[in-house]
Amino acid sequence: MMNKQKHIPNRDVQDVIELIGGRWRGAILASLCDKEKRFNELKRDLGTITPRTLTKELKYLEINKLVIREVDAEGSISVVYSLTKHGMSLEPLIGQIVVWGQKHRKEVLG
Amino acid sequence: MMNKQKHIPNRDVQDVIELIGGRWRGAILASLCDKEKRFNELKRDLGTITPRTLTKELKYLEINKLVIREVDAEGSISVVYSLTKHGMSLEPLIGQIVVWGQKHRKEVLG
DNA sequence: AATAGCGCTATCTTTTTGGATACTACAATA
DNA sequence: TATTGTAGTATCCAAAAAGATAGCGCTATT
Repeated sequence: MMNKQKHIPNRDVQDVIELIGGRWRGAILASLCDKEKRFNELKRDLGTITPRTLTKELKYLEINKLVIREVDAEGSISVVYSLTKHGMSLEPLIGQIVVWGQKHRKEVLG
Repeated sequence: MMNKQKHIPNRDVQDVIELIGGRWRGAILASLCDKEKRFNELKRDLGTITPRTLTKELKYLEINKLVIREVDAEGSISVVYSLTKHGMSLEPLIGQIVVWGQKHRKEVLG
């Protein structure tokens, strides 16, 4: 055995948690796992988020290649947000977060 | 069908991410997945964390039942931090975070 | 023409987070 | 006895995150 190596590389944990962390990013991604959505649709979905924060977080996620912003300009203006391939690849992870939360929230989160 | 329910309960995502989020909590938990550790051992492991922050985060994790703080006072003073059952149950999740990070960091995190 | 909805932006303030730095009490070691 | 290590605390401060509130240009509806 003699395992002197670090079992888990903390750096990856830190980086990924920064990517999906904060108050809103995980929730936004989870909401987009469901289906692509428009700005105000997301806003309603997330409840108490302010438009300023939603804009900022969506931009962050776009820059980090997890979300796509598309303008469907056919007469009326409509913006659609959806997940990139990378974003979609987070779905099992987010699913597992949800499952863990459902199992443990009563005991851990009070 | 008429499924008006939210497919993924965002609230769980938000709560769990808060629990393991921030700059340090995930990394602390990951480090303790490896094995139980002492205060300064953790500090060295985490590199640039300040003692103030480490204390605070460990307290938070203790309050939220993910970490146990034990004092082994046998002549010399020694404090050991380890994971509770709930904390240990996060291991697969943290493992998946690491795996995702390793797969996607080059493309997403630059 | 007025109103409502969309997709934001702008400004200001509060809250949260976490770093810097110094210091402490105690014990073991040299 | 001086130094080193352990396990923290105490203060202060800067930066980041996020809320409150208002408003804007555009379109569709009534």
